[in-house]
Amino acid sequence: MSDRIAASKTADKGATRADEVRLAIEEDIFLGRLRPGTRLDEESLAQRFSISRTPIREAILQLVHAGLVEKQPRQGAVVAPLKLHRMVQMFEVMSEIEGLCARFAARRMSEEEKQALKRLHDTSKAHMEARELDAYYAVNRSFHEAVQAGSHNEPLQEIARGLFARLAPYRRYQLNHPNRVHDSFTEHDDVVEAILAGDPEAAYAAMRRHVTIQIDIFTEFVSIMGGSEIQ
Amino acid sequence: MSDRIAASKTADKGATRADEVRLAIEEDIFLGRLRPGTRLDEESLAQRFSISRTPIREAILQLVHAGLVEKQPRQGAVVAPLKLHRMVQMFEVMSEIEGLCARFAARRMSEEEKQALKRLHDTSKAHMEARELDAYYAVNRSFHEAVQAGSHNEPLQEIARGLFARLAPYRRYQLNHPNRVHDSFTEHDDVVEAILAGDPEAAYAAMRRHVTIQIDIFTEFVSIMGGSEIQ
DNA sequence: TGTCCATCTCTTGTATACAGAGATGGGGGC
DNA sequence: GCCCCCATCTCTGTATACAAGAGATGGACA
Repeated sequence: MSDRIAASKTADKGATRADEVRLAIEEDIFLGRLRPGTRLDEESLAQRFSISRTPIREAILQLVHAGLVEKQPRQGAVVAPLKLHRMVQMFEVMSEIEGLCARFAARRMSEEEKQALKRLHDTSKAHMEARELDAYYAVNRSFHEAVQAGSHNEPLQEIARGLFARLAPYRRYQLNHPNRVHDSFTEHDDVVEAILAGDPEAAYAAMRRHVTIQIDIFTEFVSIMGGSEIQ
Repeated sequence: MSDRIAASKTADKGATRADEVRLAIEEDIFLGRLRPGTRLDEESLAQRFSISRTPIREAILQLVHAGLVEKQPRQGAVVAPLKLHRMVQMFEVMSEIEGLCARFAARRMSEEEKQALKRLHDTSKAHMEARELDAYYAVNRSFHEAVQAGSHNEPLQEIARGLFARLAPYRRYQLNHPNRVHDSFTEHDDVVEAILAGDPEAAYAAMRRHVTIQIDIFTEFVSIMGGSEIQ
């Protein structure tokens, strides 16, 4: 495999090997190269990154605490499989958290931030019209991050990021839903409008609705796929 | 010091040394034996618990990800000192999260859970009247945990627990505020009433108010103490 | 006397070695 | 033929040894 860690382009000023490994594995999970349920063997990871098990263990521990990996003492670590009911609970929280971000954002975003959000939104419109799914997905993420940052509340952002990271491997599926991209854009539209108008409660409601709709699509998706545990 | 880990009474079925150390340090921080800003030296901790540095490092990493400890590569770990503005932000989130818990709890608590909550509340009343501050503080924690559990949403509970843990070392101060215990009880009263009545919005509002008041007391406390960083 | 640089020490980061808990597979008993 | 038990083996948890960076300290020079 030879994934020499040098590949990591993040500013690794002072970063340790463990951090680099964590980022690499995180990315693997995020992009679906490591599916939920996959076992993380310390020895083979050590070989893959050409380092010892010690930093690998540290990286895994960090992932465990981020919720991306599950670990039982003496039984190793696996990429966290998400039980359906738990996933629904997470979306439930996510909708409230993102709603909260939007509410704060409506009150606190500077004029510059608002304009940047508007530009992002316009960009996503272009991607939607061009039917560029991957690009839309990427901008969509930036959009949500912009709103989260607009809350000007760091702990809240951390919570939102954490939930987003844990749901990301699944979130992607929904874009296959008929008309989802278009609907998603329309929902974003409501959010942007409310935030630009500085209307906290409208922003809250719009964002909450946007995320809640995703729950419905998921449960639908899962009920078609069957099975209560998504791998 | 000789803190032989055996002291930990938690069901350590399968728990590792690292877990035990984490719990011990967590408790130290929680109870104020380790003040924010204190340096966590791996070697001395290893000696204190009579184990090697490896599990100590793992424990510290876990604490870092819980937010209780801060760590910079090659510069060691310190018990996280909280900047004032960040603490206020955390309380801001906490009030929403706990409000959310209360809202869900009002809808979802079983009759047994409601009665248990009522009993807890009655116990705290006794402690208030007997002026037993420490006991009141302990029951207060249980009260909040009961409401969180009543939300029947595990990710939400985790978030709430995380915030609570990070704020706990500071939360304690407020009980010195004149009449705080009595007021706190009255606020709890509103929460209990709303939950028992199954009124989600009232429960949300009452809990949110309860936690918000704590923010005011904190900012007051801090403005008296001076300094933007509380050690 | 103050400042800057080199060295030294102390602490953290990483590697490796060892020990023990679970998993696994084969053999024996029913 | 099937199931249970035990030996073995693999992988995790812990200990210890080594490397390397950051800060401290002391001396030399301005």
